[in-house]
Amino acid sequence: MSLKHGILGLLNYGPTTGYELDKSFKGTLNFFWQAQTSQIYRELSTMEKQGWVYSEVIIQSDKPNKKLYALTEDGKVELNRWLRQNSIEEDIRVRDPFLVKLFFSGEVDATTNIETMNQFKQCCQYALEKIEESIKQCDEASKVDKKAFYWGMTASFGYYYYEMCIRWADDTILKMEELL
Amino acid sequence: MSLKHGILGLLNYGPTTGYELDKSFKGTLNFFWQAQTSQIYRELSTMEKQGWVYSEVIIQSDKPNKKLYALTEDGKVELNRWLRQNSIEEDIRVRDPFLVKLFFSGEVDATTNIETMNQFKQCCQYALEKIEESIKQCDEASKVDKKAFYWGMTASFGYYYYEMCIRWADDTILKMEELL
DNA sequence: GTTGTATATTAAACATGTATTATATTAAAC
DNA sequence: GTTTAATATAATACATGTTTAATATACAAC
Repeated sequence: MSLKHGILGLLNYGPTTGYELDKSFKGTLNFFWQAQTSQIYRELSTMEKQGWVYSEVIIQSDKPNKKLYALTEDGKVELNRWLRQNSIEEDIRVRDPFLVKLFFSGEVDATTNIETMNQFKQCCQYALEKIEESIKQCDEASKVDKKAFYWGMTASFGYYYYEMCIRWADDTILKMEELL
Repeated sequence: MSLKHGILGLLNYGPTTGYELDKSFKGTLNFFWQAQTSQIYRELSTMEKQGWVYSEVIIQSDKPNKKLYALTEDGKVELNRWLRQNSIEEDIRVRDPFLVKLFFSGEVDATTNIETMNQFKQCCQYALEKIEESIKQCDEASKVDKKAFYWGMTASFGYYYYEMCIRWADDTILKMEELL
C-alpha cells in the first residue's frame, strides 16, 4: 500500500483533477489514511512520469485552469495487481501514537492519565456519531452502486473500532482509578 | 509522536546500546509502532547531535565494541514535555492499509474477497494468542514494577482490538456471502 | 575448515510524509 | 473598494520510513 494506490483507486471511478481528488480523499479514505494536499499533487506528477496516469489541461474562463487526470492502461494494470496481491501480513500492521504514549505513562501521575483517557473516550464518541451518518450514506449508495457495499464495510469497521475503544477506555479508567 | 520519543521512553529505563534498543523495541512497542534497525541507529545519532542523548564507547574483547547511550537532562525534559503534552486529536489517527484495499474491493470478485477476509481473521486469531501471553507477562511484571501497569493497558488494547476484528470479520463474511 | 548464528554499527539511496509558502482567478460579503 | 472564501496548482525544505548491503568479531555446530 502506498498513497499512489489510493489515488489509482479513486481515479478508477473516473477522471478528476488534483483539487477534486484531494477533496474526495479527505471525504472518504481519510478515516484510515491521511494525505496532505501537496502530497497528492506530487504523487500525481510522479505517477504521470511513471505512466500510470495522463493529464489534459482544461481551460476555464470563470475559474483558474485545471488539469484533468485519468488512468492509463498501465495504471489500471497496477491497480488490479495491487488489489489482487495477497499481502495481509503487511497490510494489518497497527501504528498508534496514542498507545506509544500510554506505554510510557508510568512517568505521569495517574490523575492526568485518567483525564487523558476521558478525552480519548470523548473523541471516540464523536467519531462514532460521524460514522453512523456515513454508514447510512453507504447503505443508500449501495442501492445504486454495488461498489458502495465495500465502502460500507470500511465504515462498519470504524463503528466496531470506536465502540471497542470506548469499552476499553471505560475498563482502563476503572483500573486506573484503583491506582489512586 | 515520532520515533525519537519512543527511543527516549525506552532509554529512560536505563542506558543501552542501539542493538539492545532495537531488540527491546521489537519486543514491546512493535505491536503499535514499527522501526527498522537502521532507523534506530540513525535516530540515535541525530538525537546525540540534538543533545537529547550522549554515548560512551565500551571496548569489548569477546564481542565487537559497542556504544552505550543514555539520556541527557535535555532528553529527560523532552520526554516529559512529550508525555504531558495534550495531543489526543493527532494521536488517535488510524492508518490502515488493509481498509484502503477493502474500500476498493468492488473491483475484485466476492469469492476472492471472502478468502481474504478469512485470512485476515486467521491473522487476528494468531495475534490474539500472542497477546494473551504478553498480558500474563505484564500482570507478573506489575507486581514488581508499577510502570508495567501501563504496558498491560496497551496489551489490553491489543486484546480488545483483535477480538473486535474477529467479530467484524465474521459479520463481514456473512454479508459478503449474501452477495454470491 | 566452513557454515550459521549472535553480536554490533554504519552508509547510501530512495520513497513517503509534513509544513509552509507562493501564485492566480473569481465571486460573494461587508 | 477591500476582505474573505472557493477554486486550482506548484515549489521548497526537511523529517521520517524503507531497502539493501557493507563491515567486523566470536562461538558453536557440522
